[in-house]
Amino acid sequence: MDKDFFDRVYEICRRIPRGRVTSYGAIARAAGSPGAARMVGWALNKSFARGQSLPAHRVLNRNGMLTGKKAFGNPRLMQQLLEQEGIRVENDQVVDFKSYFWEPSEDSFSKADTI
DNA sequence: CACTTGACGTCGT
DNA sequence: GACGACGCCAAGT
Repeated sequence: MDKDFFDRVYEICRRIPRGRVTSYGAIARAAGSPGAARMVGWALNKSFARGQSLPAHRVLNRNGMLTGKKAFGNPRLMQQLLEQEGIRVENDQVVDFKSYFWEPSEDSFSKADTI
């Protein structure tokens, strides 16, 4: 865990399975700084600005809302990418967000049936 | 160097 | 359940 918070965010972001989404808080928490969800967005913004291929479109806020769609250059891009993966988006919000939710800890199977 | 903003989250009212 | 305020850490102005 000598890596920086930002590096962890990048790594976790790459681990997000296709067709799944997660939240900034979950990443921040997995990165070791719960509450620093804003930093996750900041890191992703920086990484995206650097041209790194991070599936940042799979990262949403706790409400499942595409809050960072404006940071993709084209506000529609984020929704398009999500829809390409089979995720339905309505009114800048992911449908059944919690069903698609993926936690960085469970990188293998999704047993999110414990709701 | 101090203040403000920013892809958020949690708690209190 | 909606709204407001605080906290988080970093970068920009």
